[in-house]
Amino acid sequence: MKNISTAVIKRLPRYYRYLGELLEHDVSRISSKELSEKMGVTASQIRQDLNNFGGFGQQGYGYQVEYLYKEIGKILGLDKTNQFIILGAGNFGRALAKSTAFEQRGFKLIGLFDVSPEVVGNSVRGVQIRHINELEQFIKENLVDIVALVVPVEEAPKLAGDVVSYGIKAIWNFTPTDLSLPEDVVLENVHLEESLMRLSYKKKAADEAKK
Amino acid sequence: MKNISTAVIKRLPRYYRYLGELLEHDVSRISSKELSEKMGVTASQIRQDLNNFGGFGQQGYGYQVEYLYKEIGKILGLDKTNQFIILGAGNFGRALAKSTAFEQRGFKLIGLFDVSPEVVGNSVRGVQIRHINELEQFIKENLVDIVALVVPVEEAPKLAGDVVSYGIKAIWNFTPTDLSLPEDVVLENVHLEESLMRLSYKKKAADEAKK
DNA sequence: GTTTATTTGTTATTTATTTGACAAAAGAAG
DNA sequence: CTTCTTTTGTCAAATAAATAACAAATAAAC
Repeated sequence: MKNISTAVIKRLPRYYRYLGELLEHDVSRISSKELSEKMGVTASQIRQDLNNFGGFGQQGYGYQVEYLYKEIGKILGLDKTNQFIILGAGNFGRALAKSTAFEQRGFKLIGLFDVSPEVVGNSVRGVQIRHINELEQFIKENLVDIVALVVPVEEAPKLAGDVVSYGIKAIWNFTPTDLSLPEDVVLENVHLEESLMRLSYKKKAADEAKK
Repeated sequence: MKNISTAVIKRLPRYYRYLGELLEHDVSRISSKELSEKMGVTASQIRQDLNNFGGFGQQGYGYQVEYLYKEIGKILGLDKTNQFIILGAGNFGRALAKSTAFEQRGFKLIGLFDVSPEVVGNSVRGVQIRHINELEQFIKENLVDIVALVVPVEEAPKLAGDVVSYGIKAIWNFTPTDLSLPEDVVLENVHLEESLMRLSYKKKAADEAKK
């Protein structure tokens, strides 16, 4: 497959979201022009992005919303259930576990791990919190597609290395560090501190522009 | 001020993080070359990024870590306390509230709002959860720099509009929607579903490349 | 059934970003 | 004190990304 630029990949989930919303409003067809106006991007960009993956539209007609939605879902790997586990049942880990938003997209939480005796043994939405020393066996006995890493940052590099050695190929990293992983392991970072700093920067820049 | 590209802004917090770590390890000077190797970017990019904001280094010597750290902090607006409130004391809202990571960067939580009688009245780290109908008064009586929006997505557009009408100029949006705001209001989105979908995409692409 | 209006897929152009190159400045070595 | 090395700041070149343009295909209008 042709190499897809990260710029395109970043936009795909957004297209998916907008198409989902259109579907909910029973819109069955849409042109790149209409969609571009809703999304605040150029029609050209939409067409070019989609054409990285194939021609989903029809000249003179536009795109069938349901078809395109499903196709982008396939591209994103949402046509199958992705099973994931969460390492770290602290505040954030439990909040992630309690969220149903991911389940709706086909991401199924099948395990939750921690070291604290205060939380081990409890359950979140029917998923038991296990002690982290059961992690290796669990991964070997269950199909775990994705590991969400929501532990204290000091623990992150070692744990990431561990799960990779158990065969994990995808890590969703919530810890404020850059993990170095083998190149066949994919990584997606959620760096909230950095996000908040960017907001702070934008606010400062806007305040200064006003003067 | 010269217009800074978003590409540069995205990288600034990461420089800040690395410089902070160097400081903790008592490294007092560093060259762009050394830093580039640690961070996995080019030295040229580091120098060019920094020079958007001024010449912080010295030829033949490099950069003083502490000085550069503080200067980037100023650029990011971290040299003053940013007061923020959280709208939505659900699982995620409370997890955010309980985190001390933001406080360490000078972001101070001063309020927490919800509608549910089950949580209103409780406190998180000494911050009382107030009913959302007290929001307007609170914002008018307190200096609120940033609003974190962690409510159900249906409530988000109206609430965002409300806080903007109360004078808020910066929104940290955790809801899976694109808020449309006046152009003097800055916005930073944390779209976890999209992040997870990108991870799913990368995993699928990696799986397919292997075959 | 023919004409006109739409709208895609794709190529060309423009703009933005990243990388490379190098003179000038400073430090280190002798 | 002079020479050699390091390293910045900045300009030039290369690469990547976004936008515009347009032929070909289809739908809609008449």
